[in-house]
Order: sequence, then C-alpha cells, then structure tokens
Amino acid sequence: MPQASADLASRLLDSALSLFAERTYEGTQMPAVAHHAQVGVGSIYRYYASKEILGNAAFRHAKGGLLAGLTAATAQPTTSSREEFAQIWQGFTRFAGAHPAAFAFLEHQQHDTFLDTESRALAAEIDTFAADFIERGQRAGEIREGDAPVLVALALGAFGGLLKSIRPQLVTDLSPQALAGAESAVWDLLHRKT
Amino acid sequence: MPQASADLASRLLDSALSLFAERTYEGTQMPAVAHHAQVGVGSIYRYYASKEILGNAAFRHAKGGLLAGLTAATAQPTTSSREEFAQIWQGFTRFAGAHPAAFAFLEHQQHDTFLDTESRALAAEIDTFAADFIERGQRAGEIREGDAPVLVALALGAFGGLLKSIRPQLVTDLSPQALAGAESAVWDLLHRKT
Amino acid sequence: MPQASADLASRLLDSALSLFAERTYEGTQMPAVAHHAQVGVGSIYRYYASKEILGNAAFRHAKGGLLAGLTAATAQPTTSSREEFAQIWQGFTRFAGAHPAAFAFLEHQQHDTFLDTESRALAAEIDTFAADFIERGQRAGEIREGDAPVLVALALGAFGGLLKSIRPQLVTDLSPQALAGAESAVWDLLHRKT
Amino acid sequence: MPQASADLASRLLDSALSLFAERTYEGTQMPAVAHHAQVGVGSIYRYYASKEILGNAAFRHAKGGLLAGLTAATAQPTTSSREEFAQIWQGFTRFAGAHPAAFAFLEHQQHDTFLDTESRALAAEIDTFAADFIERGQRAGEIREGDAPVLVALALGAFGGLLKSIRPQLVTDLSPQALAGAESAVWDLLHRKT
DNA sequence: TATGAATGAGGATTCATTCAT
DNA sequence: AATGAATGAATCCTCATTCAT
Repeated sequence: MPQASADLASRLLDSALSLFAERTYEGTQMPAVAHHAQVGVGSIYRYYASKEILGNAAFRHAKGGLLAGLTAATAQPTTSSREEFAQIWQGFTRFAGAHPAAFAFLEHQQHDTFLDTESRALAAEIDTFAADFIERGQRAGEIREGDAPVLVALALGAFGGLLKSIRPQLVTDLSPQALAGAESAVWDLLHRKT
Repeated sequence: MPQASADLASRLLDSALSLFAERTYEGTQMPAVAHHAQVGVGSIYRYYASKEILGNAAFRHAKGGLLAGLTAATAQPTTSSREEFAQIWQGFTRFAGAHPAAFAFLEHQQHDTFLDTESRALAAEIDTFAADFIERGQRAGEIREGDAPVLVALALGAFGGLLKSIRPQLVTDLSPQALAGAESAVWDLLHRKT
Repeated sequence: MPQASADLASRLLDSALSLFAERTYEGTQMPAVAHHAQVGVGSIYRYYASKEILGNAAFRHAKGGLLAGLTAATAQPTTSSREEFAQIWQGFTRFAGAHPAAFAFLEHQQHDTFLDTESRALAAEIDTFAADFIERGQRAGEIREGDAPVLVALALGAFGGLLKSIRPQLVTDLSPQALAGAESAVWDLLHRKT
Repeated sequence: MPQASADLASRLLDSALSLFAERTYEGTQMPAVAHHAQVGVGSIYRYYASKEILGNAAFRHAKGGLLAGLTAATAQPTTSSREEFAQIWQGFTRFAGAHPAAFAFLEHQQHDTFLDTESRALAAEIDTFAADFIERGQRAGEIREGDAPVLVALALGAFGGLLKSIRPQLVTDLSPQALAGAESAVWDLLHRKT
C-alpha cells in the first residue's frame, strides 16, 4: 500500500480543516484531530511535526485549492469583465460548495497567530488575482473607478458574508435564483454605471 | 479618583476587547488582559467571574455599542432609502473609527465557542435592524428584490471586508473619496436598477 | 464602647469556630469568616495576624472551654468513680450542648496541619485529666485494668461517636433516656466487673 | 510489566489515600499525589477526572474494603452475639492493621465537602451492617436495650478513638493483651448485664 | 479603627508532544 | 509504522494577605 501514508496525511488535513472551521485553530486539540481521522495521536506527528505546521498545511491546502479552483474556472477566454466575473463567481461557488470546511476556515479573521510567511504569501495571491481582474475591468471601462484592493475587499467580503449567513448549510442549498440574485448584486457592486 | 472602581470594570473590558480583536478570544490569556489593563490577575475576577463571562461582556459591549451607534445615526427622519443608507453607513463608519477593536472583534467568525444565549440574541438584533431597512426599501421600490437576510449578509459582509482589508489602520485613514466610493459601491449592491 | 474590640475578637472566634466545624479549617476562607462575623476581611487581621493564628486561637478557645467545663463539673467532691464519671459525663454533655460547633471542631481528626506547640499541649491536658480519673478509678478497683490512655481513647471515642451520629442536631435533642442509656453504656465500657 | 496501567490507577488511589489520611482531602495537592505515586500530574487525570472524583474513589475504595473485610470476617456462622462481635472486632482490627491509611481517612469527620451520593450510600451500608448486628443481639437478649444507631455510634466511636490514639503506629503494635482488653471493654459497652 | 478593593503566589486542570511498545 | 499512555509547561482561577482610604 504505497499510497497509504499519502492518504493518511490528507485524511489528517481534512479532519484538521473541518475541526478548525468548526472550533477555531486554537480551540481544536490534537487528540480531537486524531480521533476525527481515526488514528492515534502519535500518528499525526509522523506527518506534521507540530500543531502549527498542521495549521499552516491546512491553511495552504484550503487557500491553494481555492486558487486552483479560480484558475480553472477562468481558463476559458472571455470577452467581457461581466463574463469573467461570472467565471470567478462560479469558481468561488463551486469551491465553497465542494469544500465548505475549507472555505469557512479561510473566512476566519484571525489566522495571524499561527500563519507562517509562506502561508501569508499564498493568501496574498488570491488578492492579487482578484486585483488583476478588477484593474483589467477598470481599464476596459466595465468596472467602477476606485482603489482595486478596496473593491476586492468589498466583493470578497460580500461573498464571504453570504456564505457565513447560510452556515452550516451549503451554498448549494441556496436556490438558483437566490444565488443568481446575489451574483448580480455583487456585480453591481463592481460594475461601472454609465 | 472617585471613578476608580467603576472604571476598572470598563478598563478591563477595553483591554479584553483589544486583545481579543488582536489574538482571538481563545488566544488571549487572562494574565495578558490583566497586564494590559495594568492590574493584577485576581482583580479581573472581582468584575468578571470567568473568562467566558468576560468574553460575553466584551461581545455585548461591542455589539451593543454598534447597535446604539446605528440607532443614533438613523434617528433623523429621511425621505429615501438612499438617505437612510447614508445614515447607516455613517453609523458603521463612525463606530468602526471610534472603536476599531470592538468592530474587529465583532468581525471574527468564531464566537460560537463561548457566546451565551443573551449574547446571541443581541447579535440577532443587528440583523433584524438591517433586514427591516432592506424590507422597507424593497417595498418602496428602491432596493432590489431578493431575500432580505441574503442582502443583509452581502452588504454587511462587504463592509466587514473593507474594514478587514485596511487593518490595522483606521477607517478614518481611508481617503474621503475612497470611503465615498465604497459607500456608493455598497449602495449599488442594494439599489434597484430601473 | 470599651469592650467593642474584645467583643469583635470573640465574635470572630465564634464565627471561625462554626465555619471550621462545618467546612474544615482548610475549607474555610477568611472572607467567609469575615462575612459570618459581619465585618470586613481586613478587620480579622487586626485581631488575628494570620489564618493559622486564628485557627489556633479557635482551637484553644474550644479546648480550653471544654477543659474549664470539665473542671467546673468535677468541682464537687465525690465518693466513687461512678459519681465522678457522672460529673464528667455531664461536663461533656453540657459543653457539647452549649457549644456544638466548638465540640464538633475538636472532633475533627486532622488539626495537625495548623496546630502549634501550645495548642498541642492544651490538647494533651484533656487526655491527662481523663487519664488521671481512670487511674484513680483503677486504684480504687472501680475501673477495669488496662492502659489508661487506651481506656481514655475508647471512652472519648465513644462519646465523640455519639455526638457525631446526631449531628447536626444538638445533644440536648436526645431523649433523657437515650442519653442516660449512653452514659451507662460508656460507664460499662470502663467499669470493672466483679 | 503487563499490569502497569491497571496498577497506576490503584497506585494513585493508594497515594491519594495515604496523603488524604495524613493531611486531609483539602490539604492535599494533586501534584503531591502525583509525586507520591511517582507519576506526572497529568497522569492522574487519565484515571480520575478531577480531585473530587479521586476523593470519592479513595473514600469508596476504603469504605468498600472495610465492608468487604467485615463481610468476610463474619462469614462463619456463630452461636452468640459475643462470638459474632469477636468476628466483627477482628474484621475491624485486621482492616485497620492492613490498611491504616484507609482506616484513618475514614475516621476523618469532614468528608461532607466532597462526597457524592454514591459514596454516602456506601457509608450508610456499614452503619446498616452494624445496626443489624445490634438489633439481632437485642432480640436475643445479649445486647443492651436502646436505640441501635446510638449503640452503633458509641461502639464505632470507641474503636475509632482507639485507633486514633495510637496513630501513627499500627494496631498491630498494640500488645495482644491491650487489644483483648479493648475488645472486652467495647463488648461491655454493648453487652446486656443480667 | 474599620473597610474591602487589589494583589499574586499557589492550586486544579488541560493539552501539545514524546516515546516505549 | 502506528499507537496511546505518560509528561509537565502553561492556563484558568482561588484566596490569604495588604494597604489606601
């Protein structure tokens, strides 16, 4: 069973993620992670040398997964910011639907206590990705004027608020209409009115 | 110093709030709160019987302050949802400017581990307040159709995202233009296009 | 009010005694003593420099009171050990009835953690008093042979057992018959059968 | 050492018992128990969830052991109360000799602060056991008239007094004569004179 | 003289981490 | 490789004692 250990590592990551999402990084005990993953405590340490390292791995797993989802969603060329926005929206939506714990964990405001430099750098990538989209849209005259990071913060904040409000349900539980309505509301947040 | 002891309780609340905002409720130690408030650890317990009680007091202080700020800001009668929105926006902005730690603490996603029923009830009041505003605007045809709680979540999320993005600076450090831009962006999120 | 402070000192002693009796020396907090005596905590320290000193004072007050009661009860000359035993029994009975908390406190087995030398010496006096009575009775052929301290331990133990069993009622709640029966049982424990 | 972990629980119980006997439940610190049992503090909590639970376990271990000893000692049928009393006396004597700390702990007057309902129930069993013996003897005309609980209290009190007086020596240090003398003294406390 | 708010050392308990099996 | 019992530093909380009023 050559992939046994790889499996265990990722099972641990999933367990950590769902417990962190539910009870906070600080509020989650290593024995609880072990129990959730159905392994002995000691086994965690074979894959993650410390709780801090596990926390960072979980964060990077989540953030990296989101970034990959967004990249994949925006792979098809588009002809307008609105279309690209739709792709991004779908990227977020799918990721949040497929990995609710990961998304919830990323939404926590306080990772500062344990994130290392590499994790912080990864976190910044999402912002850069979003800011690029905003700036492109502004140059094309489709997105309103203003500081790109500010617009990113508003839009991501709105999406996060939406997800937080329906917790612990899944995004996929929202009616298509409600979701479509939210999408156009957030687009209007960004859209340049003529 | 006749106000000494009444003050101590609120000095402790402030200290707790700023440390909780910075490092999470779980990540803050009682001795750290005592140190920040420049008192002995034991003194905390004269005013707050446990960390959990202190946490709830801090939460209620913050949430109650925000609610009071919003109520005050919307006291003047208005003739349109846009105007009322401006009042609310100012209420949020002022509160976040005046009590950045309190606002940051409220933005944390994970209070579930320690909030008691009373605190949760207070938290719901803000949502009700906002949902009322939304529904009134919808009836007046000024605010877009859709589930009121969903719109509330989007708008509050956007505002929260904004504040989070500039941390640890103050809202008041944003240029008036940036702030005004953000305000109209969020309004457009809510506004019914004709 | 010249006796005010003497009063306070003894009120504190009484409070201490009844709390110690109820909850143990170790289980009683200084603030609880203050509260029971209706004074501020600080005031205790004007009369008793520390909890340990208060504990010893309470112990000596109780033990000394019992010794005084026994001495008074046996003041009248008697012509037999049985008569003297009756006096002693009455001495114990009256003291336990009049000062139930003091008696209960003395019955606790563990004073070793705080008693000082002087208190221990006083404690020994009761034993000496009782051993004297036993030895006199043995010389007169009225009390059975055997180690005097052993007989003392048995008799005092029996009396203590009696009191413990009816706690928290008072000795005076026992029917005169029951009390008389207990008295003759304990006398038979000591009495030399012919 | 296959019995290691089952042993740890009982080693902890023994350590707790001897420290509680010596210094009171309240006067004994968990680290002291750990030290005495030669384990880390944390290990106590794997077996006993709190000090209170440890205290109750220790009490029940002691009381249960005594009850078992008495039951075993009285297993042989007897033809008189005097004989049965001899069995009971031997039961007490052996238990106190074999488990001096357990016996001393049981003699403490103040368990009220931490005993739970189950422990109290067990404590009552000894009294019932003794009261049964008394009542049987009374019906047979061998034991004096009087309230059975009162006679039990007197007899147990006497035995307790005896043990207390020789502490910290062992019962087994008493000369056989002294012990036999004490036994007949206590029997005379109970015996119905003709 | 009396008070009780303030203090901080000390005690109970938790939990990340180790290591013998 | 996996386990989970054992560890003890770190955390919450208590309470004897002090001292400004």
